[in-house]
Amino acid sequence: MTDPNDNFFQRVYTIARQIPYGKVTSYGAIARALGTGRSARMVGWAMNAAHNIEDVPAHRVVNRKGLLTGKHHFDGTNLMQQLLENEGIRVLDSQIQDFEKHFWEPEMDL
DNA sequence: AAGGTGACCGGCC
DNA sequence: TGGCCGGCCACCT
Repeated sequence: MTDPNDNFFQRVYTIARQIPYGKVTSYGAIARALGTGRSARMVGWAMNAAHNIEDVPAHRVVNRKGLLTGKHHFDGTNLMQQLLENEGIRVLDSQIQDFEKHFWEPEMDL
């Protein structure tokens, strides 16, 4: 039965929810934490479904370049950027400044 | 059941 | 960092 809570999505959400305030991570990092490292695309796809879930701060998840690639899927175009700046993260034109400094690696705490 | 898609990543120039 | 190409895996029609 096609449960809306598929383990794969839940897995991604669990990691995303663990992202601390003022921190960001990349899809690949989450994918690796899941053990699927090579399918980072699935992480992004899972985030697409995360749109329905408020517990998932998708705005803290960006690509490995620190570019807000997914901001297009947000309500507004600059909403994602605003959220990050609101957390103290410097964002310039959808590009996170000092990305490495704000980068947070998801730990498989499960 | 098969094909196409995608909020990516890594390698190479 | 920037552009191009291939790989990768789950979801949708």
